Amino acid sequence: MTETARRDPEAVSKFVEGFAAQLVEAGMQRMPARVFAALLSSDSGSLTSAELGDLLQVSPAAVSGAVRYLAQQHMVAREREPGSRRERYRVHSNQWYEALTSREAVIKRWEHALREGVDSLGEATPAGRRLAETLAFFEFLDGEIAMMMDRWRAHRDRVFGGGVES
Amino acid sequence: MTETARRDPEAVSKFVEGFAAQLVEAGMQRMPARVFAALLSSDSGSLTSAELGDLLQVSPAAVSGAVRYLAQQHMVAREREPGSRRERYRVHSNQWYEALTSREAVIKRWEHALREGVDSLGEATPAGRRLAETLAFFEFLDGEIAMMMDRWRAHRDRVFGGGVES
DNA sequence: CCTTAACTTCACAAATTTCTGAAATTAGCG
DNA sequence: CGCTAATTTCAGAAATTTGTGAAGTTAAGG
Repeated sequence: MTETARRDPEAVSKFVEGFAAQLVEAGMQRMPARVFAALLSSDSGSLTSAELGDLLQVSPAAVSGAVRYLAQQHMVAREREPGSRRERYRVHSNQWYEALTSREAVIKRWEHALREGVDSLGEATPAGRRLAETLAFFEFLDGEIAMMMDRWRAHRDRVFGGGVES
Repeated sequence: MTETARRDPEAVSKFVEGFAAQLVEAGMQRMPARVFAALLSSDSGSLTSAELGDLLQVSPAAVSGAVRYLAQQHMVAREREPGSRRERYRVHSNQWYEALTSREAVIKRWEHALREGVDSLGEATPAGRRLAETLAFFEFLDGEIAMMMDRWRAHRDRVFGGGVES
């Protein structure tokens, strides 16, 4: 074939907005969600600030804020294009859902709050026991998630072949 | 001892607000988070609308909205107090984190959105492959979570003894 | 060094969300 | 059946969040 099917900008946009909407529903802020969806649906897996602004019809300021948030969450990486002051933002498709599932920081903070609750309400009280059980659940989760991700990587390599990049 | 340590309302409130804040940070709306934390920290595991309003210093309307949301998410159950038109809202400590982890509806919608993306961008494109991999990850998650929760229940029965209620 | 492209920060306007008071609805109980 | 306690719904006020334009900062390239 002389030409692979050209990307239909409208189809892409439809996916971007649809997927972003689901992320928003799950608690993510709108702009980070849109930026993230845009990156996910790009062929190279990375876009510049200008491209994002253009694609999503938003100001550079909005892109900047969204990217800062996503980078903090380890959902995108920033990389400097050598020989230019342009920056690219990239989803490492492996990495992002690892960030999503581990959420270490979140779980740790929950555990901390629960531990304080157990202490201040007393281990012997019904409420204290309930909190302790909840805490035990998150501690259990912590360990399980790590093992699960190991299994996922194995499964992934089997299905997608070890070699896929980005 | 003639008297178990009396609940210190201030300590309780401190836990409620602290834990609620963490839930908010993770994407939950403020009022449902506060109501939920209050229920978690109650000895009986259940409170009436009036008790909640009093405890959290909010209007009945606010309680009503929060409870509706929590019930939809299967994080609390409503139960009618027999012989009264008063309603109690309860956390089944087992059930709530099961609701939290399964999030079936959420995952299903993500999967749906991703499937559409794969279709419209094309399986053969780099972006399509990335979405397909992400989709595969969620499908994998689905199955893993069920098994993990089985292991949790076993672990829980071992540690907390099978008998704890509510 | 100076110029200038690229990104970030900041103050503010706009949009959205959240909570309230009040009216409407529901369902026990006499 | 009406009376009334309990909850829900709804319109709107208040607070918060979000995105913009413009000024500020950084660093590549001459």
